Amino acid sequence: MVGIKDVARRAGVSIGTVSNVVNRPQVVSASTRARVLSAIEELGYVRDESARQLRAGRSRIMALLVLDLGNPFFVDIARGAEETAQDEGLHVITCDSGHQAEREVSYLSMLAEQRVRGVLLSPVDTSGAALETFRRSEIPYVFVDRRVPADEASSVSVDDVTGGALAARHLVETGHTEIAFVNGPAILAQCRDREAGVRSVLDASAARLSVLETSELDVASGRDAAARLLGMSPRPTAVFCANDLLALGVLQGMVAAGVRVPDELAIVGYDDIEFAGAAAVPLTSVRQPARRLGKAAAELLIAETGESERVPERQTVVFEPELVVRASTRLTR
Amino acid sequence: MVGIKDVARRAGVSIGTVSNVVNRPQVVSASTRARVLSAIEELGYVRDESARQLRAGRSRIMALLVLDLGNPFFVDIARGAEETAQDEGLHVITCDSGHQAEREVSYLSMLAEQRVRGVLLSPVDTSGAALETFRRSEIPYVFVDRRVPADEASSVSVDDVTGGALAARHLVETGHTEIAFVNGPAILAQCRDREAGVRSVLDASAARLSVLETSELDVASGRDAAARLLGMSPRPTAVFCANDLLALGVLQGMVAAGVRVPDELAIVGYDDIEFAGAAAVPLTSVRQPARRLGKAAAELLIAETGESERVPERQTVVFEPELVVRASTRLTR
DNA sequence: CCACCGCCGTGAAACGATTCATGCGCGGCT
DNA sequence: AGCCGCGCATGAATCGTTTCACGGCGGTGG
Repeated sequence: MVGIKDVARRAGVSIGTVSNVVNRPQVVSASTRARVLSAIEELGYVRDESARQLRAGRSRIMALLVLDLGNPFFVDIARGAEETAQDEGLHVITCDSGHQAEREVSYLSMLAEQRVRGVLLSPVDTSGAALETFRRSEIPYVFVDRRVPADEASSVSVDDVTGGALAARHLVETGHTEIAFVNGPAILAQCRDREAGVRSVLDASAARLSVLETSELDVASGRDAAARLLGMSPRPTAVFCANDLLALGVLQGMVAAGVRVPDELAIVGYDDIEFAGAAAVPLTSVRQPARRLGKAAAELLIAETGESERVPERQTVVFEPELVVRASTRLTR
Repeated sequence: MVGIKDVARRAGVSIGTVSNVVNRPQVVSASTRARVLSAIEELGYVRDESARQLRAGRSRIMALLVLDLGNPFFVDIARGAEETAQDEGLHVITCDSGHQAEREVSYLSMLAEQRVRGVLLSPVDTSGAALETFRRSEIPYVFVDRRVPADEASSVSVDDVTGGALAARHLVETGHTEIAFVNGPAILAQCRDREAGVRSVLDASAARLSVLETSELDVASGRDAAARLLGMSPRPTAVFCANDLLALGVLQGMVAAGVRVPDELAIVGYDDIEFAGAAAVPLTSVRQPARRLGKAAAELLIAETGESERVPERQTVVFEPELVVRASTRLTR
C-alpha cells in the first residue's frame, strides 16, 4: 500500500513536505505543491488514518449506539446527530445493540479501543457493568433518550412522564373510562416513566387502568397484546402503547379481528414515527423530537470534546413531548 | 491516557511481555501473567486500536454503506451482515448515505482512510466517480442489492426483473386490466429492473400499464402518487409500487380518500418489510431475503479478505424474490 | 559588506502497539 | 563437566503520520 514516503520519493521532496501539502497547503510553494499533488494523484495515495490518529491521540469519528435500528425513532436520532457532526467535520458511525447488553458491551469496548471522539448512547441498562468499564476509558459520552443525574454525564431526553400523562389525559378527555396501557419491559426507564405519567393522570380520574407488559417493543409484541386485549372483559375502549411499533401491532391485530378503530377501540402510540401517521388508520401519537434529540446530543458531545482545557460542565437537556391527534382516537359521532 | 508502557512499569516487566499477556497468554508464566493482568485492571488500560492497526495494516471493522436507513429493508441487511461478522470476530459499522452521492463519497473516503477491512455497498450510482476513486484504495468491497459484472466486483442481489414480473403476473391473474406502476427514480437499477419485469408480463397481456415515477422511495412520495392516481381516468384498479414505503403511502392516501382496498384498488408493494404485513390492510408484497442478503455479502467479503495469498475469485450471488399475498390484493367476492 | 529576516523545505523524534531475534537460567542427558 | 534444549522475558525495529527545531537561500536595510 502506498504511503507518504512513496509520494515524497516520487515528487522528490521530503515526507514533511508532503504532509504539509495535505494538511497546510498554504505553507508550501505553489510549484512544489503542484508536484506533490500530482504525485499523490498518480500513485493513488490515501492517507492512513490509523497513523494519523496514533499521533493525534484522537479520532474524527463519533459513535451512536442505539437500542434498535429497526425502530425509525432511532434512525431519526441518527440523522440529527449526523447533521451536526457533518458541520464539525466529524463522521458518525451507527451501532445497533438490539436490546442486548452483551452486544452493547462488545460495541463499547470496540469503540473505546478505537478511541472514538465520543459516544452517543441509548443504553440497555444505565447502571450496568457495561458502562462501568467503559467509563474508565475516559471517552466522553452523552446519554440520548435517557435522563441521568448531571454529575454522571450529560444527557438529552424527552420528558416521558409528561408524555405518558398527555396520552392518558387525551383518552380521559375523549370520554374513555376503561383504558389499557400496553407497556414494554420495565427495565427500560422510558417505560417506567411513561407508566408513571399515565398513572398520575388516571389515578385522579374515574377511569380504570389495566397494564399489559410485553417483552419487546416491537410490532409482533403489539399483535400479541392485541390478542390479550381481545380476551379481556370488560374490554378496554382505549389503549395507549409505550411506542408506535406496539401500537401498530395492536392496530393490526384489532383490524384483523374486525374491531373498528377508533369506534370500538381508540389507540394512542408513542414516538410519532413516520409509519404512525402513515397507517391506514393514522395513529394518534406522542411526538418526540427525535432529530433534535440527535442534534442536541451531538452538540453536547462536541462541546465536551472541545479544545478548551477546562472541564466542560455537564448538561441535562429535556425536551417536551407533544400530542399529535389523528384518526385513531378521533370521535366519530 | 494509560498505555502499554505504564502497565509494563507497574507490573515490573517489559512492554513485550504485556503485549504477550494480552495477545498470547499461553506463552507467559502464570505468575507474571497474573501480575500484568492486575496492573491492567488497576490502571484501567485499554488497548489503542489505532497503534495496533498501524502495525497490522488492517482493521477489524467492516463497513456497511446503505442508501437509506429509514427503510427497514436495509436495517435487515445490516442485521444479517452483523450476524456473520460477529462469528468472525469482526465489527460492523453502518453508514447511511441517504441517497446522496456526496455523502456516499464522503463516507467512502473516510472508510478508505480508516483502512476498513472491507465495505458492503449499496451505492447511489454504480458507475459514478465515487467508486472510481475508492477503487484505488484497494479496499475490497461487495455490492449489496445491486448486481454488477463479476469482473468488477462480487455482488449479492435479488432478481428484480423476476420480482417485478411476479407482482405484475399476480395482478393480471387476479383479473386486473388497468394497472399502475408507481416507480422510484430511474437512476436506481432496482427501479429500472422492476419496471422491466412488469413490462415483460404486461406487454404480453391484455392489461394496460401506466407508470408514475416518484422522486424518492419513501412514504411521502407514496402519498403524492396516491393523489395522482386519484386524478387518473380511467382510474387503475391495481397498483404495484417499487417498494413498501411507497405502497404504504399509497395505501394511506387511498384510505384517506375513502377508496376501499382491495375492493376498489389492489396494492402490491416490494421488500416485504415488517410494516407491510403490519399495515391495517396487510400488504401483498414481493419479499426479498434481506437478512440473507446481508449474511451472504458479509461472507463474500470475508472470503475476499481471507489470509490466503491467491486472489479470490469474484462471485455473483442472486437470490430469488417471493410473492407474499395478503389482504391488499385478496379478492373479496 | 554584514546582519537579519522570511520563506520553504528538511530530517528526526514522537505516537502505541506487535513481533522477532536474542539472552538467560535451569534441568536433563551423555 | 559439558552441552543441549526449553521456557520465559527482553529490547529494538517497525508501521505511517505529524510536528517542530533547524538551516539554506535570497533579498533588504544599515
